[in-house]
Amino acid sequence: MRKGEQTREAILVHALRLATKVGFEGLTIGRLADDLELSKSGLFAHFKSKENLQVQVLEMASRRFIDEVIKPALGAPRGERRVRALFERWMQWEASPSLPGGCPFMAASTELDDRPGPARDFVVKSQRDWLETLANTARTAIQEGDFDPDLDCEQFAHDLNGIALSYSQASRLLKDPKARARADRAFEALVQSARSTRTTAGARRR
Amino acid sequence: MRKGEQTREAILVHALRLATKVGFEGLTIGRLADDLELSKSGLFAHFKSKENLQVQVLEMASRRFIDEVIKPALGAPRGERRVRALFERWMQWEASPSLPGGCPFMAASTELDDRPGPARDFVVKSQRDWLETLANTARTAIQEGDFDPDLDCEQFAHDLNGIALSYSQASRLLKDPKARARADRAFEALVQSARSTRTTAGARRR
DNA sequence: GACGGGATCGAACGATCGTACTATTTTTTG
DNA sequence: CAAAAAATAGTACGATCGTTCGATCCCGTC
Repeated sequence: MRKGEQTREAILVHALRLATKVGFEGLTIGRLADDLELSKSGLFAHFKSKENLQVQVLEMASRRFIDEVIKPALGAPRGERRVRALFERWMQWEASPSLPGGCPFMAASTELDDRPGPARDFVVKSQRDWLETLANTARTAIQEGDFDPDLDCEQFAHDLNGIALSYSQASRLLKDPKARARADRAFEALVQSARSTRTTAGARRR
Repeated sequence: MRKGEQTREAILVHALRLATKVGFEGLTIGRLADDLELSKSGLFAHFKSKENLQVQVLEMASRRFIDEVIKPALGAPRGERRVRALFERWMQWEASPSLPGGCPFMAASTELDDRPGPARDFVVKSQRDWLETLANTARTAIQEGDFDPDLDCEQFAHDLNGIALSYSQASRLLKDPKARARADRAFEALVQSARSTRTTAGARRR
């Protein structure tokens, strides 16, 4: 019983790597079996279907994201510093060597947005949770007096997400060496305007 | 000879629609032939390969983007108003009924970023051109006195791209009814800070 | 109205897909 | 160590993939 869990884990690790490069539809049982030197049917037995495999890969990605991004950032003190910690970890996650094709959720977002099913459902839930985490962290920054009480925290989360998406495209697709610097600059501008909504963009107010 | 062009065009129109929903790898000759009531081989004969089909679909998308977004925006007066026109047309493009799955370039960006080949090359070139167009438009806004001369126009283009990417994810994946409002608000904040770099985020300076 | 060339079709190819079955091996348990 | 259970392998299935090839159709030109 324990051996099964072990190889299942190994399969998922490799499948996640592969999915970041070839997408979730491009994930193929035969390819996985070849890479891991298992038989197609032996591998398949661990998951009742390909859809199930996709979901389990996404679940592993989610666990890893929580472990590598969210939990460590909670070690930072409440307020703006925690927002910064989240952003920093997020950027590192995008460039993680164990995710050679970039963030699996960004890939899944565009790949699955028109394909209903449990995989899509999980991605939607994960993304909602993440945006909520970002917004909540901004809220604590308000409580700590770092951010303006009039800040729209959901908007802040939305804008931050845009920075990460643009960074991902610039670095992955365009191979722009300035991508990270661009992301940092956009982040600083966003934080700056969150500090005092009043004096900068009136439109960013709640 | 003219009949061929005609059906080839019809194939590409439908293929583009389909690609926005199922992706560019999901584009399948058989599926296309079924939908258009053609034989697989008859359809295939118009393109020497699937890769060629993908590239031609992307080329059609590019032509349409120029016709529906860039050219009309050039009708607006130089300066901030032209930037606004570009943004407005861009938002409409994302929601165009002829692109039921959203902007094909955003889908292709994440789908092809790890798959070398002419399709990826074309997407890279298109994206670079588009960012350059955005930056150049911001530059004319400086010349017109609408934007701060210290504005980093490439950064402006990068940030604007992030707004559109975040909008796309919010509306397509999350079905967030506030997606457009969020995009508008982010856009207004960005334009506001572009007007006077000095008084808002020092980090946004060149 | 025959002709020639481009457009379309039908059939077939090898490969690979996800999945289902039945064996066989390996591991865990009593 | 034997029995039970779990993990893996083997083989095969129908479907579909991209692609090839030769035949047929359609249509504008002499």
